[in-house]
Amino acid sequence: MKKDSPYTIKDIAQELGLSPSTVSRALSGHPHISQETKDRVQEVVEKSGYRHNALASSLRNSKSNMIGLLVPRISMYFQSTVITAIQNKLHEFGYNLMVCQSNDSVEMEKELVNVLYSSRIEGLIVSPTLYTTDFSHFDIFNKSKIPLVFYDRVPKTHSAHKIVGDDYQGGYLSTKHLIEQGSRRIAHISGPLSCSIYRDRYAGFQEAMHEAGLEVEKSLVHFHELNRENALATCEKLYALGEFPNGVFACNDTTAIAVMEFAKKHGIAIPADVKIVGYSNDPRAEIIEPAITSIEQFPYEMGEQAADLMMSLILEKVNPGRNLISMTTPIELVIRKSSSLSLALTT
Amino acid sequence: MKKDSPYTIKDIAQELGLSPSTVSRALSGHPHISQETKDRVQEVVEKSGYRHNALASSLRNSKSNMIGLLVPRISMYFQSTVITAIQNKLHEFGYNLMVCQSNDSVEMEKELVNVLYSSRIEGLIVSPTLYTTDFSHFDIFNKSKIPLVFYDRVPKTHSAHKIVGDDYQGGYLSTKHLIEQGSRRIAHISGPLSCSIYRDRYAGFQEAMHEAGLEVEKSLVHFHELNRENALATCEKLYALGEFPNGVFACNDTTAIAVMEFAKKHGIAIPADVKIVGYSNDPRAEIIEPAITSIEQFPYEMGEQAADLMMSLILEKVNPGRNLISMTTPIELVIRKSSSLSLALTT
DNA sequence: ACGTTATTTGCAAACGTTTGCATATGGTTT
DNA sequence: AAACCATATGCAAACGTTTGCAAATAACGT
Repeated sequence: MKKDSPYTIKDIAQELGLSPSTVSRALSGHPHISQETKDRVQEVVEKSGYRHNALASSLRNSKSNMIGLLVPRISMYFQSTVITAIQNKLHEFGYNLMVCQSNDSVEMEKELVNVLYSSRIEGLIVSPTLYTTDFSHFDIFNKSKIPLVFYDRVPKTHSAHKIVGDDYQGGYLSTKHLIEQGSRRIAHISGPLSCSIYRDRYAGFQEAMHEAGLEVEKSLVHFHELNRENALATCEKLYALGEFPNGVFACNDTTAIAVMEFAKKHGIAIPADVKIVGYSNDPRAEIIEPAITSIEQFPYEMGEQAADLMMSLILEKVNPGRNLISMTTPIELVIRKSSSLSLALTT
Repeated sequence: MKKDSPYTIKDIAQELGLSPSTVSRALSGHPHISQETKDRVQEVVEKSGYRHNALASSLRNSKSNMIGLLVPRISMYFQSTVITAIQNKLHEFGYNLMVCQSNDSVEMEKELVNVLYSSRIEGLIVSPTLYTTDFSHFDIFNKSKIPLVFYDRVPKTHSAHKIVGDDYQGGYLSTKHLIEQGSRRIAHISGPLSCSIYRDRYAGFQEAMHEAGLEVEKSLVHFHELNRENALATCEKLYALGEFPNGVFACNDTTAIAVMEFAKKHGIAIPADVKIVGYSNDPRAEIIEPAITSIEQFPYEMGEQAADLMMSLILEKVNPGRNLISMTTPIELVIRKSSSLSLALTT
């Protein structure tokens, strides 16, 4: 028969005249339990709707099989792809994922770190907010020897395990490409420099400029949150300079799209008058007309790597995180019409 | 001093010469504990790096503060937006989210249902796979009186709490719009009819056609997974009919985009020769040229509603789910150039 | 001075599972 | 017939927290 509320191992034991230990072992397939007993237990389990209590089990084993994930925003293309990969990979290892989002608020991030900390997650995977410069709220994880992996946006000074895209190279290649295509006055629209990825891309940008003997004009470089409104405002400023830049390296595709919108509205031809490169290879970059040259970051692979690293940190009792791992996943410049006159003409 | 491994309430108690009960109460702000004691406890907590054990707490209270979410794919635009909303809303109530994805595999879905079931989630929010027609694996939740909310794709026969978009209306309005714009031979490209949303959209499509006295040509109606490859293949079939339809109602924007790609390639003018409507109002719909008319589903609002419903089911001890709740969130037809000759000409 | 009440703390059991050790049974070996 | 092994099961403690109840102390009124 079926009890209404919680049906436990004890109940099963009682019903079968066994001890809870035997039932527990039967359920976990312990070799010392006779097949007959296992069958009987299984039968009762099925008809009673017994619900294994993972909480109790986790408590007893101090093993929650849960990984925490803390991201700025779930719904951004890059992030959601990474999450997809992480979830798939963790599932292979029998781990579950608890997902939190900071909405790019440092306050929220701090709060969630504590929530996750006390939730007994076995590891934490993080992409911090745009404004996280002080990473000390993550220290509790290091202190407690709980694996902590940063990805994408990562602490520069703070030592930790990191999975990053090659943002320096991304910035460098984008800019070099623009220069090769003939751009000279190149604008750079990027995110807050408090964030590692934007610092690196900026550095790559500068390097390519210097290498080509070009000057980085202060008035062409802008840092702010990369949404459409901000991007359009920046375009206004650039436009007000008298002459619009003939190249734009935008640090995400939303911004690149906004620049394109602005250019079209003002009769600036793309790529003839201005060449544009975005970042992240958002699905929109490919289908807009002209298609936008962008940097592919391989977010799925990045997510897989983060999950793999996390699992090896957890499973590897041998080398318990004595040496810090830092992986850089390569990027790829995907050249499209927005920056290439020859491509634009062939169609 | 700081112990290396788990520092518990008992340790704090011992260090202060108190009992664990007192420490526990001090931590939870119980009114019968003196301020002095609370301060002393707080001090030790901070310097010891004490980690509250939510597992033990949950076990004792049989309250995990965790909600499960089971979706086909995290990274689809619609889904990731819903998840964002759900996560934000649940956080307001102090609940956490455990996210799983079925990758549209029924097998995986069944497995994950069991995993979630034993994880002691207090409620489950689900958008099932495309192919889930038998919903009996969700019954354990009903049996155990654990709130279960379906959204978007929902069981038709199976009684349950549901949050759905108004797919019938979406299908009806899209089709009516195409007809109003002059389309007569209208193709319908949709997903598997095993899935509620596609059945409803198809019904709306048929209704609008009948209302206008138009015939639904079998050869113009196609059902399959809605990705680019399948859509292009369907386009080939339509093209092979001799005359391409002059209207296409596609059940997602990926498909609409593929149709557009095909039309462009074959010199079929949009919207002059063929008018196209998509579904979901994906960010790409707005920026492609010509922009695609689509159905806005308000995924964020949908997610909030799902979370709100879940919370009221959990908190409301009063009416413990005796009556089933079914909410339909309105949709909105967003008219753009892909279906409107007048709009296309003004630019 | 004594009963009454308010305040603060402690005891011990409970949540459901797991596991080392001990035990029981039957069968095999010398 | 004694000693031994293999197999199957049970006992009881433990994981860390919470909470009803009891108890200790202090404060108060009559």
